Amino acid sequence: MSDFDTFDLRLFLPYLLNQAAEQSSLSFQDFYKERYGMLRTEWRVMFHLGIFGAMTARDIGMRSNIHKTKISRAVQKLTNKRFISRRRNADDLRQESLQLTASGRAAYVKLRKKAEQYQTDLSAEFSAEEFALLQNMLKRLIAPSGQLLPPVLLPDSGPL
Amino acid sequence: MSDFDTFDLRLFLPYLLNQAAEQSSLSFQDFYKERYGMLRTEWRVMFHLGIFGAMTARDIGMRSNIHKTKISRAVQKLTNKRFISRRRNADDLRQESLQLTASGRAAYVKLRKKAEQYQTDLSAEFSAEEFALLQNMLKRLIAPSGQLLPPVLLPDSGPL
DNA sequence: GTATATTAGTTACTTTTGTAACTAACAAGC
DNA sequence: GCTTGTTAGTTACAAAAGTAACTAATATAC
Repeated sequence: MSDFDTFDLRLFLPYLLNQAAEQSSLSFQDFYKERYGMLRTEWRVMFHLGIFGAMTARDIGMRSNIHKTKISRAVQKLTNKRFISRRRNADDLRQESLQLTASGRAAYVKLRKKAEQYQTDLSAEFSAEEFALLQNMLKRLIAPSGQLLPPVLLPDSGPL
Repeated sequence: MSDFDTFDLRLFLPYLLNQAAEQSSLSFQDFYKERYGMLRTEWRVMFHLGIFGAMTARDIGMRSNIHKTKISRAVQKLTNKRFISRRRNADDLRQESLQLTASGRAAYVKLRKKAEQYQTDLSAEFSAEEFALLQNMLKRLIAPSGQLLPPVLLPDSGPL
């Protein structure tokens, strides 16, 4: 008990990150859960398709670190809800190209607006510089030096 | 499609937080999972008892935002592993005071060292100022203005 | 060509979590 | 006192997530 030190577990980064992540995710969940009956993974899949356009389950997994079984189940549910459509890739029949349907895109656009508003609320407590730095630091934590994802060509229409 | 805007969902804070949290938690999990067969919630309960000394399940729940059923199950498992002991509170028979056993404390001390090392590794990419600011911002996100927890008297022996 | 290894995605099975209902103890109103 | 409401913690049941094994397609080695 004599090896007292100054390390404060209450500031342990995984702990802080978990609490912050849990809290912000749960609050935002209200939007996609109640209105569209989506689960978190479903929203995340939508979000990728909305940003990047058509991609395969594999692509989503590489970008998001969501496990392929979770993606597979989310894709099934989203397909049932007619929010996404799937098309076998003729060049490689194992792959399926996933894409938002019209109603999927409509939901995505609405949720994206909510997300923007939500983030504005979250950021209210910080200066613009602080908030940008927070985002930057989190990105650095996620992609430890070197392990960067290949750059992506966004669809011509831009993020929306 | 004409309502293009500059909001980049890839920088959406709940998303960044989740990815960072998931990644850091999964890496750290190796220590308590393989060596002590603990689950994340179990480690978190240990961690609270290690920092704050004896407390009830309710206290842990208030500080951590872990749901009481999760805490209840973690407490059972930790009791089976003889890492914590429970004692009914004579003043209020509904409550149980939880406390680390000797072997629980030994495990806690070791894990705490690992945590410190792990955090040192994580912080390597940042300047000391940046890292402190990151911790500070996460704390602010977790305790939105006003909703502050009551201060705690740490046991005399300090954090260890 | 054929045999072997790898990859995309799904499914079956198990473990963990979430939700709600429950028990037992306490508190407040009367 | 007694009734009603609340709280600490547990349990039962349902939903979700993790793991491993699987199918079908492609790539590689020979």
